[in-house]
Amino acid sequence: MKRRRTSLKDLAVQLGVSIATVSRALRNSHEVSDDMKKRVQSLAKSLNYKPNPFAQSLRKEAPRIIGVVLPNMVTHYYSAVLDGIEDYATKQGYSVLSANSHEDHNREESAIDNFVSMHVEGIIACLAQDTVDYSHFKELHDMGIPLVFFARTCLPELFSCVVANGDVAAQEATQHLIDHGSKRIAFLGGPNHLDMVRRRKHGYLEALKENRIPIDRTLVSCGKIDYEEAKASAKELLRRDDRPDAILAFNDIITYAAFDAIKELGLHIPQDVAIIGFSDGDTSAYVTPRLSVIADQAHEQGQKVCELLLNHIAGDHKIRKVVVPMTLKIRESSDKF
Amino acid sequence: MKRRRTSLKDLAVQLGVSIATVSRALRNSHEVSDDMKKRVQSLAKSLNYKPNPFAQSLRKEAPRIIGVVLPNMVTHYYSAVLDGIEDYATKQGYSVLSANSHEDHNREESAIDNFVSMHVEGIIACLAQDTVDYSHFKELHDMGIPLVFFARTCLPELFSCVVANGDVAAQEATQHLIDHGSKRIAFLGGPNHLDMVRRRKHGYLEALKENRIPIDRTLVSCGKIDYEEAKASAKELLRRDDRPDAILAFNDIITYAAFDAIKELGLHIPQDVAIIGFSDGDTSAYVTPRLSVIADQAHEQGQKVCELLLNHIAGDHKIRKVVVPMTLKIRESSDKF
DNA sequence: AAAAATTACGTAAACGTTTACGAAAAACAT
DNA sequence: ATGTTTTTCGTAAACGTTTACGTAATTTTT
Repeated sequence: MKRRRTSLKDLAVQLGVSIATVSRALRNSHEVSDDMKKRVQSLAKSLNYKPNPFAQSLRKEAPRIIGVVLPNMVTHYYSAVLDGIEDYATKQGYSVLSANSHEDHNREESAIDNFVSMHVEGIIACLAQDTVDYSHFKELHDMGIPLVFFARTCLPELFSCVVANGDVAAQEATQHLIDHGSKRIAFLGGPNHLDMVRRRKHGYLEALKENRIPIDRTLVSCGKIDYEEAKASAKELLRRDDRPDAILAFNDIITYAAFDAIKELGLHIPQDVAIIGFSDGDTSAYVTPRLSVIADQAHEQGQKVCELLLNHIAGDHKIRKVVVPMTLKIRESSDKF
Repeated sequence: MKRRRTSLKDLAVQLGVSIATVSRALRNSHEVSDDMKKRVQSLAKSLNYKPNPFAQSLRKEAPRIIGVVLPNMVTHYYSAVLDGIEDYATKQGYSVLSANSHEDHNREESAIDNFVSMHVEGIIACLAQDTVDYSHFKELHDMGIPLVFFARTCLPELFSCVVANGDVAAQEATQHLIDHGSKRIAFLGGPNHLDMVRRRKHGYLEALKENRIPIDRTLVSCGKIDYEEAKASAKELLRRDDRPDAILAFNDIITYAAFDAIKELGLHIPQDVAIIGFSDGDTSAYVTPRLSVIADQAHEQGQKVCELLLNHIAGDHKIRKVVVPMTLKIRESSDKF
């Protein structure tokens, strides 16, 4: 029942040649005659020969596997990035191992550990929310294992990364809110140490400055990325006498939390308070009112980050920082006129 | 720079014993003295020894890797199932390779192929929409590679599977719609050959029968799972004079498509037409009106299917069919009173 | 025509494990 | 004291590849 896979030896025996010749013929070595190559390759095809990646990577470190660590797998953004990675990887003949850090530093570290012991050729990572110690990544660099970050990055002098231009997107979105009459715009962000948060906040602040709008630090809230927590702080903000008339929200979770908070307080979108969120799920277009969003092009980001990684694996040692554009999609939730 | 990993030989040399002894000591063999075990294990720990899984699986087929093929990775249901699988797998020391069939039979087949050549210990799959030829799965069975299906299944005599009790859930949901005054309930399904579709449709029809409501076949629409297509057929249904006053929708995509169609036609939910969808994304609770759903408990399904697979890998040969319950969450979109 | 280079293959070692087999020493039984 | 079992370790083969090295046979150069 349990039949063995065909190996080089099987081919060699059937053709009456040595294993080495078969191996070379399949790798198109110049050290084997064209006639022999044809015989070997045709037999290999008819016997459905597939090289054993374990034997291969026992010799040389090339199992054609990469690892991906995500802070979670359920959020649309991450699953879409993973989807993009997987697309590019399979196109290049790579397989992808995925792991979930659950936004936890320890689990992130053990996921990396596991990847190392799996001898992956490279790793793609998005930092867990509470990761502030980067030594496990530094070790990867010392071991010569290529790593590329996306979205949440660190150690920019050591690793390439792919980030969205959240700053200009945030600036555009804020400008749009201002153009549509908003005077007091709040920014609901995530953990302050994430540069993704800082970048977006920066764009938000820039827009305010350019329009000579005084900056009110109490309108900037940077907490954990957690639905209930975000909802609570949104409510707190909205209950104030000088409540904001617009909200720029850092991501899906926070956007919907704010969305929910606004409705529960009986306020109207966009009349009482406009809202634009960073998000890209399909559902943002189906909710009422339809949500204006800054779309992250997650799938493209995934493809790009995978491309970078595979280039590094192929020998490119130049550290690159790729910025992919985000696009502002104006819909009902921010359109007061 | 690129330092080598510590191997059994390294440990053996440092301790002045043979490789075999080291190997046995680490596997807690009775063939080695307790004293020696301690010495080996402590050195292994201090040198951060990790067995090379490639060398291991070159000897015996146990790289502790499983493969997962999904029809897509972006839909909440699938990413949540994958998340559940990943959770259970890592807890048991397994890594998971994921692949995306993109609902395409050929890509599904080559994903399986790749898994086989990767020597995965087992495979979890959810059929692509257009897969009707199951020979590639049969081959897996012949090769003795464990496989477990979820959601969309086939060859029930060969493989275990995890399915949701969509039939009773659909029946409950339909009953709820009837109880709330709906007379003409439409069912928007997916491809008819998927048993998941059939099961849910069956529950829907059962509820109608039980309530002696005549069955109108024109209210049952089973097409491709595609947003635009579903939206078009929903519109067509809703433009009729005898339009339905309630819709039971097969999944996320179709639910939101119908949701969108209803709104575009200027109809009101739930007054003009109530709607309940099979879905479990967070957003279903945030849209207006809040969507009544049949929640699939995707994460639990993922854990369960992984548990089944690992049991098979461990030697359990009994084919099992596990039915996990779905829960009806009534919210605004179906609550006419 | 002899010397040199090239072509086309085989041999064997290596990667890091696991394990059947063997063997010496210790413990036990008679 | 001898025979038997048990304990504890080493030797070596095997898994499927890749590749340095060797070596005939052929071709090219002088």
